[in-house]
Amino acid sequence: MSTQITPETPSAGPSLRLPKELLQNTAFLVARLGYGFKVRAIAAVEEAGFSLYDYSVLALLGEEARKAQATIADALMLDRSQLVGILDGLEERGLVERKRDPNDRRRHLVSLTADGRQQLGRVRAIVAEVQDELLAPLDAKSRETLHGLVLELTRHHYPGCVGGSNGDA
Amino acid sequence: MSTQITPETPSAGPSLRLPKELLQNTAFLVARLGYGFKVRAIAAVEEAGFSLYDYSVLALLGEEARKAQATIADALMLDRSQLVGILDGLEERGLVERKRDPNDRRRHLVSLTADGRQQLGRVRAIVAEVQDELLAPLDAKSRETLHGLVLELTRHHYPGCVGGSNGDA
DNA sequence: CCTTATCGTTGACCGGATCAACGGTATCAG
DNA sequence: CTGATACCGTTGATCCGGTCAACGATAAGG
Repeated sequence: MSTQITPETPSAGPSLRLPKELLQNTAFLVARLGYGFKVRAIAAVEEAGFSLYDYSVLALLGEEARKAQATIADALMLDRSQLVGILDGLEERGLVERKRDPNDRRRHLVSLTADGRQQLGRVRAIVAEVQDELLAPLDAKSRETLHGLVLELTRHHYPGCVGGSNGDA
Repeated sequence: MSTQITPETPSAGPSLRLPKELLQNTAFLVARLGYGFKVRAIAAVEEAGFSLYDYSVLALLGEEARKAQATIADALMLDRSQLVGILDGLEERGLVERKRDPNDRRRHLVSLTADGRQQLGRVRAIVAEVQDELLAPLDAKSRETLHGLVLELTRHHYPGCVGGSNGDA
């Protein structure tokens, strides 16, 4: 409703030309595509009643069962105070559980509930669909190439985020 | 006493694993890389006294001499009210000129000054350098491949933004 | 002439991100 | 054991940028 930035606005005038200077800039194109994807993903996921933060938290917990909030916040580059609200929402809906760590009673160990895991599946599917939409004009081979290149860049700029071994799809 | 407070330096790698689910998502990686690039570009450009908006406006005017503000705002996907402040800043520094359109006295025709064109060169170099930094781990061949793929995606999702011919570097 | 629409501009509004401060807890020195 | 210090999650205040509504000036059309 509020976001009219959607690129699917009908038959936009061809006078929207950007400077060639920017279109020749790979990084700019990457940023723009990434932003467009984010906008679409937000819209799609929100339609199912979630935020992208919700999704990333669920996805993180989907792999490593119990994590302290500080760990989650760090991994997702969130402020700890932000995470509180996100977890509150998820907990109220019964998708995650907060339990005090018996070893360190300051910590809250967060984990997925059964329902949470199921919902994760739903959101996962939505996000996958949006991704597919983004990559629509590319065939399987090209997609693999793109993923490889992008992964290499990620490895270089965010070492440690991606395991040294494969990240292949 | 020990200052072990760990700020998340965007350049230095936080060794915090993200969900594989996200790392396998090409679109997510693209978004993340794009965001990282944006952050770096903002920092680098700001150091020279500009914002990314400044740069994009200058770049746009660098190609098509005189444009009305509404046209600029549309091309850059900005709110017209936002553009006002940006142009105010540029005009105060003598980098752009606002002149009333004699054909339609509601419009302001914006154009680069000589100084503005020169400054554009400076900022251009800075942005190019940041881009090079982003693409550092890729050789020339891979960069070309990446650019081609990304350009294809852009063509598909933002038709009209890029001219029909090949925008190869 | 009067009405309606567009342009650039201003100012108010809103949401999200950032930061400081708090109670509760762990750790360590003495 | 006691006290000092640091960390955890939480709350609330603050700040900032983008969005939106309203305005004067101008244009176009009946």
